[in-house]
Amino acid sequence: MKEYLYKIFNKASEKLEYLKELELIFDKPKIETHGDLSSNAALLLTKKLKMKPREIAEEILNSLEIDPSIINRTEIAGPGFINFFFSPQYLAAIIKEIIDKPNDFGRSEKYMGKKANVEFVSANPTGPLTVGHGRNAVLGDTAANLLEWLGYSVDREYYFNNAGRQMRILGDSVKLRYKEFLGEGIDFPPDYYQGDYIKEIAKKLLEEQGNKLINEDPEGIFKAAAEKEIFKDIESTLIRLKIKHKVFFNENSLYEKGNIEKLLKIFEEKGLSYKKDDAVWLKLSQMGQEQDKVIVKSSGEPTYRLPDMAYHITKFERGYDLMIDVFGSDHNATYPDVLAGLKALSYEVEKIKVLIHQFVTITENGEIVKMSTRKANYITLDQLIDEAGSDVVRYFFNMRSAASHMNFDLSLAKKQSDENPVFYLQYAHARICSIIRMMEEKEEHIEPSTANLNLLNASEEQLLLKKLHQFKEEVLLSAELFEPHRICAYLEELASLFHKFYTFHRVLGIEKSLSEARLALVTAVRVVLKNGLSMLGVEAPERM
RNA sequence: GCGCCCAUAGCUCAAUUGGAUAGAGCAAUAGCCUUCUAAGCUAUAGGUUGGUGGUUCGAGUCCACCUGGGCGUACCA
Repeated sequence: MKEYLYKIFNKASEKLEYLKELELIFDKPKIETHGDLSSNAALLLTKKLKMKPREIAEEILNSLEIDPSIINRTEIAGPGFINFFFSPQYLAAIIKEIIDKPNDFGRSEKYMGKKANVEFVSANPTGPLTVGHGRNAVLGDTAANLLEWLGYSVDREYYFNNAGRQMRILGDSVKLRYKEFLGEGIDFPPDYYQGDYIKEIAKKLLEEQGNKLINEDPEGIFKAAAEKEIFKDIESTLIRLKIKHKVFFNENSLYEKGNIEKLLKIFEEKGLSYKKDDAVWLKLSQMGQEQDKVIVKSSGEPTYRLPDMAYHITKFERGYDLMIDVFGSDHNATYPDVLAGLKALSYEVEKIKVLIHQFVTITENGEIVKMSTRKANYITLDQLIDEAGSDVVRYFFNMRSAASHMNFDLSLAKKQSDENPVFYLQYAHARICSIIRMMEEKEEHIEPSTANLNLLNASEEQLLLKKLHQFKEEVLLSAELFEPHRICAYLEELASLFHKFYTFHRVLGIEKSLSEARLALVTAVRVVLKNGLSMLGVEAPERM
C-alpha cells in the first residue's frame, strides 16, 4: 500500500517542487474512518510555504494521479491530513501474493548478499544459564532470524573466556567437592561456586577416575572437566530453545594468536596509549570518552577492553557488514570505550550495533528473587523451560521491548497458563489447520481459490486483508530496529482479527465460490501466522 | 556525585518514532456452544500517561528541572 503512495507522490513531485525535499511518511490512522493510510505532508509544509495546511493538501491531492481501481476514495481531514482509502479489490490481491509463495512471504531482498554477525549469550562456562541469559539468548537469536528474513547471511556467535580468576575458582570448587566425597573434611569458602552442579561434576570424576586425582592441580583436570560439563549443559539448554551457534570464539585464542600483542603495539605506535604506574593506559579522553582507562594492568594482565577490541577487529577482518552485540544492561558502561578505541583505529564502528536489554526481575508469590550464579540461588533457564515450555519462554522474552525492565512472574509461569498470548496465536493457527483438514474430507471437491476474491467484502474480511498488507513492513521495521516485540504485537492483532472473523463467518458449508475465497483468505492468514511465529522461534501447531 | 535505562488502566505491557478520540492481555461484571476447535467471541467498567514548566499547528513521545526505581561508575568481566 505504502509503495503505491510513494510511487504516485514521487511522480507528483515533478510538478510540485516542494514535495521533493520532504521526507514522506504515511501513517496508518488509529481510527478506521480516517482511512487506510494518511499523509501529514501538508502540515509539515505549512511553515515553509506560508499557506494554510488544508490548501496545501488540496494542491497535493490535485496533482496526484490516482488509479481509482487502487484507491477509491481520498479526503482532506482534520487540520490537513490527506487520507487514502484503498479499494477492496486491491486489498484482496495480497492473498494471491501470499499463497503463491507461502514460504517467502515477509521475506525481503533488501540486504541480499550482506553478511551479519550476531554475538549473544557469551556466558563464561562457570554455571548453568540463568533466566537472565534466557532473555539475551532469545533476543539474539530472534534478531538473527529477522536479519535472515531481510536477506542477510547471518553467523550466530558465542564469545567465551575459559581463563582467568572465575575459572580458577571453578576448578578449586570442583576439587574441594571431590575431596569432600573422599571423606576429607573441607572448608568450602562462601565465595566459591555453591551450586549442586559442582558436586555432580566432582562425583562424576570420582566415579570415572576413583581417588587418583587427589594430587592433581585444580586448574588441570578439575577445571577442564567442569568446563566441558557446563558447556554441554549450556548447549543443550540452548538447543531446547532452538538456538544453535555457528561459531564459538574463545577469548584465549586472541592471546595465543598474538592479536592482543599486535593491537597493543598499534596503539603504542599511533601514540594512543601511554605507560603510567607500571600500567598501560588508553587515551580515551582524546577519543571522546570521559577519562583514560587501563588496558594492561601493572601485573601485565590486560583488562577486558583490550581483548574486546581485538575480538571486534577479527569480526571486521572476517568481513561482516553488520555486527550485533547483545548485552545485558550491566555492560552499558563498557562498550563505548571499546567502540571509541576501534574508531580511533579507523574501523567503521557504525557497522557495530549494540543491543542492550534491561534485566529480568523474577518474582515469586509477589517477592523478588535475587539472583547470583556464585550463590546458586538463581532460577535456571532449564527450570523455566521445564515449567513453562520453550514456546512460552521464547515468546515471553520476545514480547517485551528490550529497553524495558521485565518482570517474570514465576508463579504465573508455573500455572497452566491459558492467560498466555502465545496460545492465542497458536490456537488461531490450529483452527485454520482444522478448517483445511475438514475441507480435504469433504465429498464435494473444494479448494482455496483466488478467482472470486471480490466476495470478501465483510468488514471482518476487509480488516484481515489490511492487516495482511502490513506484514512485510512490520518485519522490516522489527529487524532494522531490533525490536522483535513488534512482531508479537502484529501477530496478536492478526490472530484477534481472525478469531473475530471466525466467530461471525463460516468458511465451509456455504455457497461454493464464497467458500473458496474464504479458504484462500484463511490460508493466507495461516501463512503469515506461521512465518511470523517462525521468526520468533515459536511452533505453529496444527492441532491443539 | 556522575553516566545509561525505566515510570502509561488494579496487574503485565503496547502505542506505526511528533499525528487526529492513548490501546491489548490478565483480573472484575453480564452474556454467547445442535453446524469449520469456547485455549474463542460480544458488551460494560477501568486513565490528569510519576510531577512542574517549555518547544509547536499538534507531546505519552522532544528539552529543562524535580520525584521514585534498575544497572553501571575498578589496574573485575
